[in-house]
Amino acid sequence: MRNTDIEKASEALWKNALPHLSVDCVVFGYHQGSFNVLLAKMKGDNGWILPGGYIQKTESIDDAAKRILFERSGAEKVFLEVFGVFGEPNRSQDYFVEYDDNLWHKMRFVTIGYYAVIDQSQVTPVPDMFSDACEWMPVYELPEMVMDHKQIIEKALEKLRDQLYHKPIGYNLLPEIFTLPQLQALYEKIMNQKFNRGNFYRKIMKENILIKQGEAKTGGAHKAPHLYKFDPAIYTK
Amino acid sequence: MRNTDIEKASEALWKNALPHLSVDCVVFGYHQGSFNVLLAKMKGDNGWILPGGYIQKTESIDDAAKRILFERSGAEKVFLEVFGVFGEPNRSQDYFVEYDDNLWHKMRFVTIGYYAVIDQSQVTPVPDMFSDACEWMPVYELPEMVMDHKQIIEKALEKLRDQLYHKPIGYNLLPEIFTLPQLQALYEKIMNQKFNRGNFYRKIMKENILIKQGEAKTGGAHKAPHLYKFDPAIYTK
DNA sequence: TCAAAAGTGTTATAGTTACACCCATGA
DNA sequence: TCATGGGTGTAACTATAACACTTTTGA
Repeated sequence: MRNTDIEKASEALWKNALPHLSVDCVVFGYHQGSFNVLLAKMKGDNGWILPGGYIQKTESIDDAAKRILFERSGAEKVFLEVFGVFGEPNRSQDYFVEYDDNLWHKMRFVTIGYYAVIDQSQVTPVPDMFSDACEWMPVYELPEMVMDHKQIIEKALEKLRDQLYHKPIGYNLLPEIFTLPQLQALYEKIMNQKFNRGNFYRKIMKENILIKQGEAKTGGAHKAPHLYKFDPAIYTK
Repeated sequence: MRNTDIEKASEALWKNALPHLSVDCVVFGYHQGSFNVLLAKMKGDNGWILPGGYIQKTESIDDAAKRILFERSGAEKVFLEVFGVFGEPNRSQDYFVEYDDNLWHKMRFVTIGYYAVIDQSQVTPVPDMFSDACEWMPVYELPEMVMDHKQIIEKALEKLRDQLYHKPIGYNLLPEIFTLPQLQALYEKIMNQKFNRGNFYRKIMKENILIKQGEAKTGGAHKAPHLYKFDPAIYTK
């Protein structure tokens, strides 16, 4: 990255954003049985970082999180919720050491953690000007993370698990139409444990959030599983 | 309040504190069967406000919350935990309208909510330079609150209830030595519902967090209740 | 003797877990 | 015919709620 890039960005940020505050998004994704989190890689650094950004002076924090998520993934209307604040004074002190002291990025930041869930097949991660990569990485095999971003992900995962049966998590992580075995596999990945099939069936059915869509006509070697989608009424709750 | 007071404070804050960030404490207290929250009354305003403050540039947010709580109540070593962030851009726009635009207090603030629990008899609330009162008010009969502080209290109460059986809440709200009926009364106040005595007894005993201290020698008209204190081991968990 | 407190017993109900069984179906 | 999926039965266990009974004790 050329210094002028980041210095130009710095000027704009001083003008338009709230200093000392950042938003980091822990974006969970699911694709072909793999449970992932969206990470970026900073130019000139070995560690991975959460996709994040800053809050415009006139923008609500929720809107900032939405915007940041959209900029990095193109995803809109996804489940997005705040789960924590991380504000140790030294949490980012190792960063941007080689830059001038009045560089925006060098100041102390308190970051607000949002977590989101996304059907990976619907989005294309895009690196921003400071990253040379933006990729899905497996939640249970995280690469080296910078600063306190690993702890932030762990806190987000805790919250995700807390909310799994109370918020429409599956709706955003799966394609619109899915099968019960797919749904169970997703829940097992998130909770990192196996469930009994019969009990899972009853538990989900009792919640009354699925609508049957007929049977799959896959060329599989066995019985085609039923197809379901989520009842649109769950969004309103 | 003389304008010069607040303007002088403003200057110091610009020098030493993180702009745009504040900490508000929802301090729950309990005394003689009454479940309360600590509130301050701003000079020249009718509404009540949560005790709050700002984060020093070199201070962690947790430390700022501790300091603010100590300044307003003298209380130390109490249970204190973050429970939310409140950052709507217009949440404080009605305040300090009559002041100059570069007054510290007039900028947009994102506030970090901490909740604390305190044995009221151990502390003396003290108004700060901007308040002409700092008092315990009953949680279920709150006075008129400014800005979004009523919602902040409600969120804190939710969190308190969530944590009641998982964190040493009672330890901080009751005197060191207490009786089981006192403990039950406290839990009933917090949850705003009655519990069956026998079931409550078994539930608490199963948790194994109380140590018996012998019997009370009160001059009461009936059997003296047993005395308990919390097992010091609960702090380490 | 009465009211408060402590401790225990019991029953009904609800939810969870772990199995097991049977049926359907598509190559 | 066999592997996968759908649907249900059931027994063991746990947790909770509601109520009742007994005993202790201090004035």
